[in-house]
Amino acid sequence: MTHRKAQRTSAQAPDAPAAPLPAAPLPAAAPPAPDSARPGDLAERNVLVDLVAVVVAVSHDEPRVLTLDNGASLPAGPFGSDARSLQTGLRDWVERQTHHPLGYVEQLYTFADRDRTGADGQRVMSISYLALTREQAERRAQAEGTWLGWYACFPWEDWRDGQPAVVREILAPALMQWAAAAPSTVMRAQRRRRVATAFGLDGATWHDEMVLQRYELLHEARLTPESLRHVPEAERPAVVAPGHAMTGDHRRILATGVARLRGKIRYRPVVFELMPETFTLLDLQKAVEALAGRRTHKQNFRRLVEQQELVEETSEMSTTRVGRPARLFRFREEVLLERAIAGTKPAG
Amino acid sequence: MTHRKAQRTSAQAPDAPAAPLPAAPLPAAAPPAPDSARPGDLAERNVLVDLVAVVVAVSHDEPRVLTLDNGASLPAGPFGSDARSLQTGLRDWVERQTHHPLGYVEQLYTFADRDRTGADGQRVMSISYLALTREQAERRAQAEGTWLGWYACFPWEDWRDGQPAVVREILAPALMQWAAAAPSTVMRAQRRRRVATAFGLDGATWHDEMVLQRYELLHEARLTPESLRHVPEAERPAVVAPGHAMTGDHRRILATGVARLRGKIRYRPVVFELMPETFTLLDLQKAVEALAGRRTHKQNFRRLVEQQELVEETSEMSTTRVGRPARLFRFREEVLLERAIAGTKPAG
DNA sequence: CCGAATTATACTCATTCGGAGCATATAAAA
DNA sequence: TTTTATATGCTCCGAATGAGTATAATTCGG
Repeated sequence: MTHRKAQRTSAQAPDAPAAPLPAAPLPAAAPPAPDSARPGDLAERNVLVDLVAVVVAVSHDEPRVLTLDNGASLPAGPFGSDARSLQTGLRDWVERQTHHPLGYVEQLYTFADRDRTGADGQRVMSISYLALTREQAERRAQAEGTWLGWYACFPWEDWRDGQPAVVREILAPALMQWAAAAPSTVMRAQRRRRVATAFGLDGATWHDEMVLQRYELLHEARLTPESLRHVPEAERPAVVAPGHAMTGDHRRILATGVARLRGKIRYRPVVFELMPETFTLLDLQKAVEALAGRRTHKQNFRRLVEQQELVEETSEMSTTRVGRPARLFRFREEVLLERAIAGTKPAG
Repeated sequence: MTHRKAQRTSAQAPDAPAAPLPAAPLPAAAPPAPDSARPGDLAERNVLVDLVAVVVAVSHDEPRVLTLDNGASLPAGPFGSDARSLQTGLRDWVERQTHHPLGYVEQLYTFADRDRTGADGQRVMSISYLALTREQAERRAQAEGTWLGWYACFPWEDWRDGQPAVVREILAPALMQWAAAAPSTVMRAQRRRRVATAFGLDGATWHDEMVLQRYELLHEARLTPESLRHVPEAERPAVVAPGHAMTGDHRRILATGVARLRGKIRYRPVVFELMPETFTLLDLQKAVEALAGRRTHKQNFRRLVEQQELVEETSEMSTTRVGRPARLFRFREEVLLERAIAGTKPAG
């Protein structure tokens, strides 16, 4: 069978849909496993399961993620058999540890590659979650963990002031060199094309939601500290991409979360989970721009928000610093119901 | 804290993005788990992990899913510690069992609710995958499993001939009755709104990708056989939604896969994984219509496909049954590279 | 108190894109 | 030869989107 070449296309597109509901109201017995498919004994089949959370908040025009050990890793906890569901397990765990109430929570991805092993060499599987919250000043004191800016981890992702210098001066040359170092002509061309589309070079446009592709590309090109951990000093390349690295593959998980949020923000009103009770339209715009890492046209942004009826006026005005005072708005909770956006099960 | 009501918005939106890459080229050690967060001993933490596959093919204008035991369940297998990664584990497993080579594979969701228990009462966790393939006639003989039409499972999802009678005559009345049976006025209104938006009633438009919401709604309203398993005969409602039920929560997993594929088909050229080497534009349109469960404007469909340069002409023409013979086309593999669609890592 | 600076907010214009229809071409069947 | 069915090319319209212009309401620096 001479089939198409890309037969084994893998599944790393940056935008898969669907995330199902938690436990159904009624218990549904798990299906009996087919006998033919039970090789190995139980011990071999058992794995440790961790929950990892990408907890996001926005403050001072900067999206931040909650980290432990001074930014070394994401909050993670064991998945105990006592948890009712994954979601509640995660929610309880993170809230207990960080004292931050989580708003929106959604499953990201489950990682279980062979190299992910724990202390005793047992395989560790991580189920990652994206969680949105408001960074609350009064809670900051008791909260463990530190809020780390997204763009400290991914400096190349912030295009709010145009193409960052990192891209032009460091990453683009290094990636192109990596592309040129490929063994065959075909691979060189392929790599160049991948680099160009991912980083918006050669006239390609920048796609803000391709966060994961870009990180993986840097990883593959050995430009991240994470990818160099087991490479002997001698063989290391001269350049390393700037940006705060993390333990294990936590930065990859973070990239997954950032990508997901950037994609979602377009067609679902999730920004409001990150906003205070009332806000001006400029506040809202700044938050969206911070998350997307790019500027938007002011008037068009307002038109969009208003014609979609996402917000409603309050009688109050902002205590303006300078310029004409702006009206304070409030999110219209009704839209969650109207458009069946928050999932099938409403709160309560 | 009198915060917003929908504070605990859950994460069941029908369209989350992002699915990361498999194992990074270099091993990355897993982060040491924080000691403070290790309650329970190992035995308590261990869970069984299964892989469940939603394998999709299209034949005779009907999308089908691969099932075992005459449609009773989806192919599922244990996740052994020997598998290199989840993807390859799944791929090997399904290909060995069904003799069907998988094309595109992507992770769907990880289920681990408390009620999911195995034979010995241990908790079972399922990582579900969506896989696309071509149903190959010559392999059908040796392949185990049967191809079950989507719409046998979800009759209400096929709108190719307009609103199905099931919706109007059975589901809509039953759901509205369920809504009316809610304890409070607020809940009644909420339920009505959810039903209307999910099923396109009361002037709301039908959204083909809300497959999961609809299934969950039926489940919650106790209209599915799955939701009635542990309900005593006496308490069962009079009506049950028609449609082929499955073991455990396999139909929920299938709904997740259908939703994902319907969403994805819009902006990623994944249909071609389901098409033969060459095809007419009508073939392609029929496949898309079958998956989406709704008709499309012929001329506009062609315009879209051609202006996006997804296909290229072949010299051959279809041996037409009746009418003017159509040109055979072929998928332009290049688009996968050009748009970085197939993920970061190209085949090989 | 005045003008400059700054921000808010209301309109307008052009382009693109998606839905829907009309017209014509090419085949088999009646 | 007419009918029927499909393929294929083209036009029209309205909604959504990108980008610019104009005016209003403040603070701030003299």
